[in-house]
Amino acid sequence: MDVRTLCLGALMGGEATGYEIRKMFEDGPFSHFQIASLGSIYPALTKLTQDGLVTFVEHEQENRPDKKIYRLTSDGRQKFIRTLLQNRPAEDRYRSDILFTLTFAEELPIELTEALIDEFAVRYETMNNLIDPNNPDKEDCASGPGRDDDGNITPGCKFVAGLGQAMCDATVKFIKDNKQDLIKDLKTFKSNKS
Amino acid sequence: MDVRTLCLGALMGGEATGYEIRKMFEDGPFSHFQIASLGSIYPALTKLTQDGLVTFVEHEQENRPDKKIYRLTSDGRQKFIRTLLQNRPAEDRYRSDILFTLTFAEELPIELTEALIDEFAVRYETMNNLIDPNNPDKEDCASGPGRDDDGNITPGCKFVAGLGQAMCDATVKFIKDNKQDLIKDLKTFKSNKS
DNA sequence: TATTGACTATATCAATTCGATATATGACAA
DNA sequence: TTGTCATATATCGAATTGATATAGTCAATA
Repeated sequence: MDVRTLCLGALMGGEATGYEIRKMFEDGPFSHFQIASLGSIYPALTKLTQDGLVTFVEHEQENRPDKKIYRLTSDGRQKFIRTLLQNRPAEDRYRSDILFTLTFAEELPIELTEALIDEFAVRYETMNNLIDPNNPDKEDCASGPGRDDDGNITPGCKFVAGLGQAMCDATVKFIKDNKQDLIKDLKTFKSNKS
Repeated sequence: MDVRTLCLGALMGGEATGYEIRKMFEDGPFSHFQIASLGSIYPALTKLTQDGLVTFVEHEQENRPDKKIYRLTSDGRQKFIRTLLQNRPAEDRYRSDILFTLTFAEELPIELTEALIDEFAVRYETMNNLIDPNNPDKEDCASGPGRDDDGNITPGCKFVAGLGQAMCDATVKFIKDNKQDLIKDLKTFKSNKS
């Protein structure tokens, strides 16, 4: 799914600036399963404007750079829905430097392996908290994508968040249950080799 | 982690051609948490050769294109280990078009939502089977990365595979447990809106 | 028997995307 | 005062993807 489509999706929840769209992918509701950087968002918005799928209003601000507030056109809305309906979704892809590194655990000092695993667990615990749409840390999520007009979480969003949390829980649990075994295996493996 | 480093990692298990390295990331032991395409692997191998981190032997084959069999130099091996030790691993990133689409479930026909969820579950069940390093479907994995000289799975690889399977299990289980609730929620949500 | 498709193998290239940087300002803390 | 964080847009080089070209073998199938 290209950044143009992602931007259309981001604007389904209402108007936003390019900067705010980035935040949706950085910290916001999409951040756990989609990525888009500013360097691709701004060109995408320009292209979408040219194609008539979004429009923007320029807000001049005192002593601040101008703000372009983007909004879907009805064409844009239609196009987005049609894209979802027509294109078979691509395979999920998961990229983890930590897991790649752990693959070579027998080449690393055991302390580093342990540190990596602990780091991994911490990250997934943190993520679990961040995913929760009801997390009190996120005040600014009362509107925007994944919420209906009354500020309620949409069923789809709730399901996706729950799934993300289940994945995080499973990860953390696996680490808790298997870390010591791995350390032990590594020690015997290393002593066998030498 | 850039493709050059990934290639070094791929060659830690022994010699391989560019094509075989791609297979490690496509179907092989790294495929579930790292991605690299041919278009990036070949230039990476060229660069690594220039830098003296890998060497290759050209095997002429009868009635077949030449085969360049790459192998780590001791510099390359050192460089790889040092890279793992020095660089703090980047954040994991997970990209899922299906989950993104499901975020907009209330805009889609319920049949499509159901189909997407089922598709999702099937993909993760399949992945679970593919991850298993002892899967009898993979005959050609007796050597290569993640195996020691006797063909045994290394502890790191075993841990990573187990973690992957735990994630898959959790995903499939969550879907089984929550699919009907989502459908029900969607129906009430839609009837409330109209 | 002919042809289609799949597999092995290298290589290149346009299009996309990332990550860093530039610009400008306000706020807040060290 | 200096730094750094947040808002906000924009651009650009570098990395990467995904598609395509080339070229041969092999198996299946129409």
